[in-house]
Amino acid sequence: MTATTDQDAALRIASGRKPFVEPLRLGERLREIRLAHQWTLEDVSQRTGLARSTLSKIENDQISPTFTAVQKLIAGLGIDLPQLLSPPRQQARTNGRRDLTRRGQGELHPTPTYEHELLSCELAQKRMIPFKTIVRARRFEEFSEWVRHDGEEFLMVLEGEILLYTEFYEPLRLESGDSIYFDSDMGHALVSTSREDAVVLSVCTRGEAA
Amino acid sequence: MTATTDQDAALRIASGRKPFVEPLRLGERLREIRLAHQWTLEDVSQRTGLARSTLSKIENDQISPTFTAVQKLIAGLGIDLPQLLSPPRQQARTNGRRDLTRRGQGELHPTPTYEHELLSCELAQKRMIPFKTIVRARRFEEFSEWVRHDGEEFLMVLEGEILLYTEFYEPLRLESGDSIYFDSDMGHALVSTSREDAVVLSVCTRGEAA
DNA sequence: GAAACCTGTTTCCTATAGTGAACACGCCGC
DNA sequence: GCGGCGTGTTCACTATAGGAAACAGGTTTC
Repeated sequence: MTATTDQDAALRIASGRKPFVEPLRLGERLREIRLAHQWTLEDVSQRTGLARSTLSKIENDQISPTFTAVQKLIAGLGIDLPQLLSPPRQQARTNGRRDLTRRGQGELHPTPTYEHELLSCELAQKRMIPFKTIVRARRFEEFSEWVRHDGEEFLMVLEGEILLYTEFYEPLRLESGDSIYFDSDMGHALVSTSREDAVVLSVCTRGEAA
Repeated sequence: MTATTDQDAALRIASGRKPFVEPLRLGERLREIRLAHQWTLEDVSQRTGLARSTLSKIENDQISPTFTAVQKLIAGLGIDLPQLLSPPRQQARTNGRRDLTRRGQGELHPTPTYEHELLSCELAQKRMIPFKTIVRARRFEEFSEWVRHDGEEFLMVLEGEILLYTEFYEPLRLESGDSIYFDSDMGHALVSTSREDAVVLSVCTRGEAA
C-alpha cells in the first residue's frame, strides 16, 4: 500500500465519517429546502425539469433518484451537492461540542514511515483533523511516492528535527518550535534528522467539495 | 482575537455560485479512482455489492447510477462523495503555497490575558489560523466576558498547565501534551495554573458562510 | 497450442425510476 | 351550495438502471 492511501485512510477514519453509508434522508432534506424557499412541487418541477410526481416520490423516499436526477436538482435549485447531503447543518453550529484527548491517549495509526496518533477522534463532523506524528522515516527514499491530500495542512515540530521534502521546493530543515503551513495537495514527506525520532503536530483541513 | 478578516467573506460573495451544472464525468472519475488503487472491476464489485456489468456501464457513461448505487460506491470504496465528484482534481489545483514560521518569529498580538503569536501570517486565504499563545491570565475573573468566535478550535498545551473554562462545561484541567477540540462559538477562556505561564498552540477554522 | 484462467464488455431479462394523467383534498370567489 | 383553481398524492405506462450469464480479448499454465 502506498503512503498516500495510508494517510488518506487515516484521515478518513480521523474525520469521523462513519464507515457505513449514512441513512441519508435525502427526501427529507429536499423537502426541507423546498419549503424553506416556499416553493411548491410545481415550482421545483419547472426549475428542475423533473416531473411533479417524481419529486413527490423522492421526498417520500419511495424511489432512489438517478444521478442525472440529482444533477437536475442541484442545478435547478441552485444548491450544491454537499448542501443537499448535509441535513444536520441547521443548528449543528452552536452545539458546544468538545472532545478532550489526554497526552498519549489518541488513536494510533502506524505506517512504515509515520506513526500517527489521531487526536479528538470522538468528534464527528469536524472541519479540522488534528494528529500527532512520530516520524520514523529516516530517508526520503523510504516513501514510495509523495504524500498528498486535498486541502491545507499546518504543522509544528514538537520534538527533534525534521527535513520537510516538498514537491516544489528544496528540502526544508525544521527544528523544535518551527511551524509551517502549506497546500497539502502538493506532494510532501517528512524524515527525522535528530537522533531521536522527531514528533510533529499536524492539523489538516477536512476535504470539502471544490 | 479571532484575527478573522473580511477577505474571505468578500471573495466568497463576489464569486457567487456557479451558474451552470458541471459536466460531471462521474464514470471517468470512478475509473480513475479504481485504477489508482489497482482494483479490477471484480474487486470493486465485491467491495460495493454492485454487479461487474453495472460498474462497467457506469464507467463508460452508459447508465446514470441510482443514488443507492452511488451510496454503495462511496461506502464500498471508502471515499466520500465530494471526492467522487471532484473531477478537476487531477493536478490543476496544486498551488503549492507554503509559509514557514521559525520558533518565536510569529507576529505578536498581546492582550491583557493572552499573548498571541500568530503563525504563518504571510499566507492569505487560508482555511485555518494557527497561533501560539502564552496564557497570562491567572484567574477567570480577569476576563470581562467569554471569548467566542465562529467555527471550531483545536488546542494543545505545549508547556505548563491550564484550566479551560467553557460556557457549557465544568472547568477542565489540561496539562502539557493534552489537547481538545471544541466549537468556539461556545464561550471559552484559559488561565494558567502552573508556576510559569502556560503555552498553548491553537488552530481555529476560518469562518465560512452557512 | 489448447485449455484454464483472468480481464472488461455486451446481451438479455427484471426490477425500478421517471412521466403524464387521474385522483383527493383544501381554498378561494361568487 | 357550486364550480374553478391549486396543492400533494397515487395510478398505469414507458424508459432505464441493475444483475446473471454469455461473450471477446489477453495472459498464464501445463
